[in-house]
Amino acid sequence: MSSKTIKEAVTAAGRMLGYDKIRPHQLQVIEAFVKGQDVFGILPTGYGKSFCYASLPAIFDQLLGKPGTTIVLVVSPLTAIIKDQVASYSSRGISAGYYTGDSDKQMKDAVLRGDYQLIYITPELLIGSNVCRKMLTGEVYEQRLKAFVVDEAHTVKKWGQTFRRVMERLGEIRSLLPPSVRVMALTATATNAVRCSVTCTLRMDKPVVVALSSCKANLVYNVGKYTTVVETFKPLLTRIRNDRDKCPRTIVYCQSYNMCANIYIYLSRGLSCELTEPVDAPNIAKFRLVDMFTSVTDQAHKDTTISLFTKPSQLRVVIATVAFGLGIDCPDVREIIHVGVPEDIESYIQETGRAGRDGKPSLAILLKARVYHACEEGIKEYVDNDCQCRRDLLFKSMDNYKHRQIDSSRQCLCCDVCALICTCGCCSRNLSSFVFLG
DNA sequence: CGTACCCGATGTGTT
Repeated sequence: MSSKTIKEAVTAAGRMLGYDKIRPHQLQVIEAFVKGQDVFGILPTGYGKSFCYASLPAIFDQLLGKPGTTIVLVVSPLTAIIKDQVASYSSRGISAGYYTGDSDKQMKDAVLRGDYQLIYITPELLIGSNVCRKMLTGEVYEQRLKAFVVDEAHTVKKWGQTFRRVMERLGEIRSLLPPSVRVMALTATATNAVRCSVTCTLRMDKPVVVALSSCKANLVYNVGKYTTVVETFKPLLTRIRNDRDKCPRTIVYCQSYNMCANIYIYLSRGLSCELTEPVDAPNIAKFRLVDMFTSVTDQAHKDTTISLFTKPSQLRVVIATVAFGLGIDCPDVREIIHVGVPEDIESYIQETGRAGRDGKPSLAILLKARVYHACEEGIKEYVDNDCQCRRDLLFKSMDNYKHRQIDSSRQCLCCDVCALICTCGCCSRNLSSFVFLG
């Protein structure tokens, strides 16, 4: 199969899905995969990762000359993401469905019959359901399944080794499928070590690695101290009071429910009837300037909060645990504040990467708290460091990172350590627009 | 510390 024909098929699939330009790394992933290799893709959020697999039904259909036959199976760890993707691709004319605890019998039967070409499934059902195993070894899938995709592949290690052990068993699927069905693993953030671990767990065979660094030049990294709720968050309270729904969008990540609640209570009591915009509006999510998001937040409120924060709305500040994580894609988050040290470098990169999606200067500040939770050595080194570039420390173990070469007159826009040698003469002016540095 | 899924038990409200 020539590269030219593959490229044509990719372009045609792109047109079908509403992408006019295929990006070089998307093409690399797809091309290697279609040529019969396993592929590990590390592409930053917003790059168009999902096109790498959503295009496959159309591409294989074309190359094999059998329209409407190719089936692509995608394992994804979150049902919320699955539903979003299925809705999004269905609306663009792709035959997409899901097999999860939420799918009704009708949809499950359709999946089993092979009615959909793009199928999302949870790890639990893929591994645990006998019906599902029979489906994979049955005649329909034996002939038509062309791709096995694992999305958010870093969770295979992160979660598989702790609270979602079945994710560590996803490699079993390989033995049920013909060897010609290749595996594609995709994520936005993985260290070399995590990539190797996941490669092994999924029984991938010498995968082609396509990696783009998720390092963003518009993020300024900073480390500070957390003292008390009042002392730390008074500037934010003042800013919300003054700027109201023009206050920069901010996520405050906490390491516990209690810390979330304390900060939320401080801000909501401090604002009182000004918590809502307009002032004195009913105290419900859609009017709030500040809200809170943890795993015990009920599902309807979670959905509302994500939707408000993802679109233009009054909501400026979300106080959250890591539950406010995968699937949050908001263009204009200006500041990510961590109260306490996150679990590891990759989590920190992923969480801070939610700021500055629009390319505008944004701040990631980590406030060291007195209590250290269980966290990896690398992130401890990061917070205790006071002489190396923070960006270098974060990204040195990731694929494709090159030190950010910027002239010494703009170092204050890299991190607080680099700022020490900055000669721009206007550091404080550059940085004072940020609430937590102002 | 806190991250999710699934499924069956129990309860609530509608035809």
